[in-house]
This record gives sequence, C-alpha cells and structure tokens, in this order.
Amino acid sequence: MTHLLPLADEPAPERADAARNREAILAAALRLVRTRGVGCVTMDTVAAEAGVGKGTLFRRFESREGLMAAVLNESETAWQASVISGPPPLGPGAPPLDRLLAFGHSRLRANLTHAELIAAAGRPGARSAAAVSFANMHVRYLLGELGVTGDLLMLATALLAPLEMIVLDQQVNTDHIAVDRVEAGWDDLVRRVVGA
Amino acid sequence: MTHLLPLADEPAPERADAARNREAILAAALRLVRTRGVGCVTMDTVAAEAGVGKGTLFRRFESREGLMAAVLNESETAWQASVISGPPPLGPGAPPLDRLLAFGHSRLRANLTHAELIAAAGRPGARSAAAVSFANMHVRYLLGELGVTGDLLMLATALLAPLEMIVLDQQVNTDHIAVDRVEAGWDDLVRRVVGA
DNA sequence: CGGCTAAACGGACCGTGGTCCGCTTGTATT
DNA sequence: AATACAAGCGGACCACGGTCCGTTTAGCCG
Repeated sequence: MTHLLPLADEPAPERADAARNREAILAAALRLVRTRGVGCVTMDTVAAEAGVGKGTLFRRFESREGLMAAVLNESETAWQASVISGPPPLGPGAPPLDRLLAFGHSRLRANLTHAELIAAAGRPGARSAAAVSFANMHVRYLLGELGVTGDLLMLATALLAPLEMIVLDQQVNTDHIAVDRVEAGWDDLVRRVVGA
Repeated sequence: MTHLLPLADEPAPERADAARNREAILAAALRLVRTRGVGCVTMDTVAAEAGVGKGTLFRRFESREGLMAAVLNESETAWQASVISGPPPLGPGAPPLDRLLAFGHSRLRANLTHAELIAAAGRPGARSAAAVSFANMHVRYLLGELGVTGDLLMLATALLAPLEMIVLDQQVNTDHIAVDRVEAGWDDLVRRVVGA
C-alpha cells in the first residue's frame, strides 16, 4: 500500500526537486519579463537563468504560452483577491452597480497594462479557462444582485467581451481612442444592459 | 520625367512578374488551406506549390499572418459585398433592427466557420484594420437608423466584441454552449442596447 | 536592338519553439 | 545501508518562420 489515506485520486504528488525547479523557472521568467520585456524572453534564456535544461521548462509548462500564462497568473491572482476581499467599491461593501463599474474599470486597466503578457499567453492556456470563468461568475453575481433577469451567462459575457485585450488594443493602440472614452463607453453599455 | 500623369503619389506600380507571382502564391495558399487545413500549411510548402522562392512570399505578404490574412480576405470580401448589396435582411431593404440582427448572426457564423484562419491571421494584419472598421461602420449606421443616441462608436464596438472569434471560441469550444444560445444572447444584448 | 537600372527573385542561413531519449536522482522498501 | 524503480532531467536534435544578399530580369531609353 503506497498511501495510508488514498483520499480521492490525487493528481500528482510532485517530487521535491521538481517543485524546486518549477519555482526556480517561474522566478527566472518573472525576473526576465520584468527586466527585458516579454518579447525578449526566449525559452533558452529562461532555462539558462533558472539553471535547468530546456526540456524541464516544457515538461512543467507545456509551452511558451503556458509559461507566460503562469507568469501572468501571478498578478491575476492578486487582482482576483482584491475583487473578492479588497476595499470597496471593487471589493464587497459597495452597492452592486458601483462594484460592477469599478470591476470594469479595474479589468480594463489591468488588461491594458499586461497587454503584451496576455498576448504572449495566448489561447490554449489555463489562463483563459480560469480567468474568464472567474470574471464571468463575478459579473453574473453582480447582475443578479441588481435584479437583472434573462440569460445572465450571456449577458455577463457580453459585458466582458469589450474588455478583452484584443478589443482594447484595437481601440487604444490602432484607433487611438482615449482610455477615458472607452471607459465611459463601457459604463454606458452597463447602464443600458441593467436597464438603469 | 518618369510619369506623364503623376497624379497623387502612387504607392507602387508593381512589376508584371511580381503581380503574377503574387497571384500564384495566393492561389497556392488558398488551395493548400482548403485541402490540408490551415495548420499544415507552412511557408516552404506554399513557396514550393507556387513555384517561387521563400523570399518572394515574405516580400509580398510580410509574414505568415499576412498571407493568411490575404487568404481570409478572399471570403471576407464576398461577405462584405452581401452586406452592402445582397438580399435582405442582411442587405439593404429590411428594417434596421432586422438588418442588425441578421448582421450579427451572419458574422457569428462566419467567424466560427473561419476560426482557424482568423487565428492564423492574428493581430497585426490589414485584416483587423479593414474588417473591424467595416463592421463597426455598418453597425454604427444601423444604430443611427434606429434612432439610438450616444457614443455610437463605442456602442458599435460593444455589440461587435461578443462576436469576436476569441470570445465565440471560448463559449462554443471550451464551455460547450450551443450556438443558438449564443445567438439568442446576442439578440437580447442588441435589444437592450437599442432600448427596444 | 543593345544597354542600363531599379526592382524582384530565391535559396542559404539563422533563431526560436518544441520533441525525444538515454542518463540521473529522489523516494520507498527491506 | 543497500536495492529497485519510477519520476525527473537536460541537451542534442528537428521544423518552421523570417532575414539577407548575390544574381536575374522587366521595363525604359537612346
């Protein structure tokens, strides 16, 4: 018997050295992204900086996108925490509409700030799955509090879509629309949707 | 004097052989995308199929994304034509709200159909600039016809955002939401925005 | 028609993401 | 402590996107 308490099917015990390497890689990646910018961070560089082989990087993080998603996750987690338990109006305590607007503004700025990293994290990652569903759930909750009726999942998606990096990037960097205007536009959208 | 009529600053006359090659490349790419799927089309393959050197591909189309954008543009143009001058309700002749709804449905299906190609065409391309601004302009026009007031540019963007491939892909392929439900959700959004 | 020049051509070359497999090392067992 | 073996490791290797530069050629002019 290998386990005294094989509660559920544990996904992977992860050996000690593996854990150490994972952390070293993440730390190295974080450091390099900060100092050189996302574009200049190659997998070979990260491997060298972390003092491991390239194969290890790919075993732990699947792909470059996966690694970038992990790096992005660092700040994403902090952001989620401030939504769940930070000070109002973003955190709990403020009226739902205020919270919703604050949520949008915060998300908008965050996406713009991490534009490069988000682009590098790309499609497939756990990023999308986790981040998107968290945001969607939160918006759905706030819409419920506001007494909005209908297909809340779809409505939440509709409110979040204009905050996607790809859309913001187009508006701000290609069409040169001021961030304040984008923000105001989103507020307007929210008010129309909740029927204020 | 090289030109008898140097009207405006002509961008580039483009030599005859260059034009021929451009066409050969595009045709080859189109053929390969159709037969093997986007993922299996490498630049070397296209070059070989078109009977030109790889350098030529990159001179004409800038990058793989550029080439894919050009391929995508083939169907995009036909779609734009049917919006501008096709039969109602997508084309002119139907009431604005019907046209707007038809527009959304059509765009939604089109984006889902060409998901792979759109992903391969990526960010930088002329695709984004052209396609996005055409769609935005059209929606803005319809919103105007409907008597909607406010920042129409922002509202149009808000309506188009949930139709972006990245959002649809998440909903349909990751969350397994039925296309009909997504469509219904969008209709609901439109009605809330126009204040029906 | 022959010569001239700018444009176009094409394939050798490079960097990077991603894979593979033989070697090393942690951990459990006795 | 010695043994056994799965898990982890790492760097050689490969494919593909993208660049560069010496060579070729279309279009024009005398």
